[in-house]
Amino acid sequence: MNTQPPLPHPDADQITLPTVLTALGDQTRLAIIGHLSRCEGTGMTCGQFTDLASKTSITYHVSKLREAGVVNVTPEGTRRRVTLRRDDLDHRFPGFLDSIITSTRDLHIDGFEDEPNEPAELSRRDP
Amino acid sequence: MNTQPPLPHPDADQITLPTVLTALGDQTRLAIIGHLSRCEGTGMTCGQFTDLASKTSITYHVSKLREAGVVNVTPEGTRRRVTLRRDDLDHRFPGFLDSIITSTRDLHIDGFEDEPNEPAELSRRDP
DNA sequence: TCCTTAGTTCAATGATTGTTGAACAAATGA
DNA sequence: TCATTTGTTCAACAATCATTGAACTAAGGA
Repeated sequence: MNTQPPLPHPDADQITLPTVLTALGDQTRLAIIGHLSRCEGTGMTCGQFTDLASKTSITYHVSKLREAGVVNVTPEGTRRRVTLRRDDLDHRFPGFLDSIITSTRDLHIDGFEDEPNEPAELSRRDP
Repeated sequence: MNTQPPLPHPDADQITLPTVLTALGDQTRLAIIGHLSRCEGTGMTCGQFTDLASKTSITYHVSKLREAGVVNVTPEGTRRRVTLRRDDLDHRFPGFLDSIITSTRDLHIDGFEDEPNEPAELSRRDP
């Protein structure tokens, strides 16, 4: 039903380069971006990052990314859907995000990576 | 006569994205890069950055940039010539440096530039 | 209704930052 | 030789960072 209060996000024109760079200058957060870049349509939930750090830490890092304007976070039931702010970032800093993603891929800074390809599916509450 | 011991720099292949991003995630260091981008041929000396911060601070920030592999620093007499490691960065992270420089320019994050513009809202101790 | 899932809040903690000032060193120039 | 220029080192400090564990809330499913 999505009747949840939205979380605060900076407007596109309030996103600043130093803040974005600071947000990305961290292993864990860069890994989150790497994950997200493979699910640009759907996004991911916080729970899908718990291989990178503890639940509490993920909350912290995702907030940092949200406050910097790098990701969008929207409540969905008990979950938070996290997506890259691709358009805003491309508009503000042309070429930047792609160069980051490409480099992150090449260097596989990522958490795991070619992990038999979890098909981006959410919920997995198997029997 | 340049018989000075060189300062330690990482090899091109030792430059990592998180480190570079951390190095650039700072107002002062981003401003240094902005300055340097306008003198890519010659480079600049530390003394030319003292409008951005104190001498001691500049030493600190330039070291950060050097250790991250963003700039090259070579002693010349009593001075240090600082240059962007353009080729190494372009090779490692294609498009990255240019996107940073372009964005830094557009947003004039820079130190001074078109003077008449007080840096946003810093102190206003008028007479 | 009760239980589970998904995530947040909070206080505590140790580590890392960025700044300062005083003292220093090394090359240059008079 | 002596002073100046240019930059470094060091200890100290406040501020911010990233992590932890315990307690918590809110939504959904049985």
